[in-house]
Amino acid sequence: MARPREFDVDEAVGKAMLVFWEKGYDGASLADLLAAMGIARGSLYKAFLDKRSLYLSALRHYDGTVVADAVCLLEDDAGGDGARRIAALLHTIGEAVARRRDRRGCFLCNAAVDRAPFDAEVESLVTTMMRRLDRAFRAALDGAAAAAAWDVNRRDRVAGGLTAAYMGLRVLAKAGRTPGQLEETAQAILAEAGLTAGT
Amino acid sequence: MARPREFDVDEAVGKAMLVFWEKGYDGASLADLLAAMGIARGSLYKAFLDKRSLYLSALRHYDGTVVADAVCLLEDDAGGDGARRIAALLHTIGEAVARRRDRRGCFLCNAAVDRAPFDAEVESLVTTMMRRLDRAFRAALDGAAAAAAWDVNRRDRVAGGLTAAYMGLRVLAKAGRTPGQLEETAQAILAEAGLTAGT
DNA sequence: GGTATTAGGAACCGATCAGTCAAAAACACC
DNA sequence: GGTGTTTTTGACTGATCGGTTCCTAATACC
Repeated sequence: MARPREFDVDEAVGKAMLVFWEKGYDGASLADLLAAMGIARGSLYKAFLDKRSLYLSALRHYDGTVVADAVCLLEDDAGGDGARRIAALLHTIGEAVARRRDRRGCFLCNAAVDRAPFDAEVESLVTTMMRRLDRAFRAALDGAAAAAAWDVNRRDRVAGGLTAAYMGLRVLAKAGRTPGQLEETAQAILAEAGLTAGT
Repeated sequence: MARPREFDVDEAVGKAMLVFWEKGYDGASLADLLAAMGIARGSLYKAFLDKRSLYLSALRHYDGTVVADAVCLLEDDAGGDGARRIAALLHTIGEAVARRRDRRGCFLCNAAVDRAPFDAEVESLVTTMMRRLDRAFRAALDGAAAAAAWDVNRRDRVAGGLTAAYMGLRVLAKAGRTPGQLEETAQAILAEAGLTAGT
């Protein structure tokens, strides 16, 4: 009984996510977003409340795709020993820079730095997503031979340290560290955590 | 032979730094900056080229004050054992959040995330400052009893890992982690690096 | 005190920003 | 095919953006 929407909302959110990811919240203008999404101004405001609302959708989309993949990589036994899985995730950071000159870093990390302090809803989302990462690291440790003898507390603490190190590596990547340097630092982090055996 | 400047340039840069630090590059409008610096629009453009140039000056000012203090804290033997000095620096992160609800994080880290990818000069500055931090961590390790037996390579690698962990902690702080959680993670990082003896 | 030179300040600039609106278009239902 | 409902579209809005201009004020030198 009405005209149907001509674009797929989820697909459009995915396109918008790429723009926010690359340019940040302020850096992404409506013109940029609309061009990437392939829709007109009015359509965006029909489907979403405003720019901020679209950003939140984009962040949730990142959670459901990229973060979900990372969590899957860490938790899936098929990836080998837990330490190997953690090494694989850290390796992807330098890999992204090396392969495609990808300097976007991690959208979650970017959001934490440039939006979370000013937007409670972004902060809440970011916190949730980081907790998910924490738990995934913990799961990987549970599947790591090198951590078999560790008690629960130590595993939790190391998982927290790995989340911090992961974010730190993302920052270094944006700061211009070369893939080689990033890989070296990733190895150092694994060694510090006592996880070199599984690599 | 001409009218003297009525404000102190360095002092004004310091005020501008605080604004950029808190709001980011895009978030800091000329109106914000001028209000904080207590000067008029024309005076700013007489003393600096443009907003970007002022930002670079602010970043260099951060290097000369805050980063210099951190480096001093890490390198100065008077701070006790090297591991203790590193613990002290990591402790300041949660402390800043606890004491003054300071959510600005680290200006260097913010610059790396939101400007470095788009501005080669910012990237270069950020890289230099992070190297300085690397070397300071290395110096602290040289003065740490727990690291006395480590060879040079291991010290360098651990120093790099600590820089990454430091940046990661700053990100977690902006993401809304409580001071207690930050302190816990800081302890975990020190433990992972094998530096708990000096704490 | 006259003059050259620079700082200060406010009005002003075009560009761009996020967001609105009304008319045209495309469908479902009858 | 007419009617009602929703989407699409692009022109439009007021605000704000960074940056410029031009006039006045204040100093140093002669």
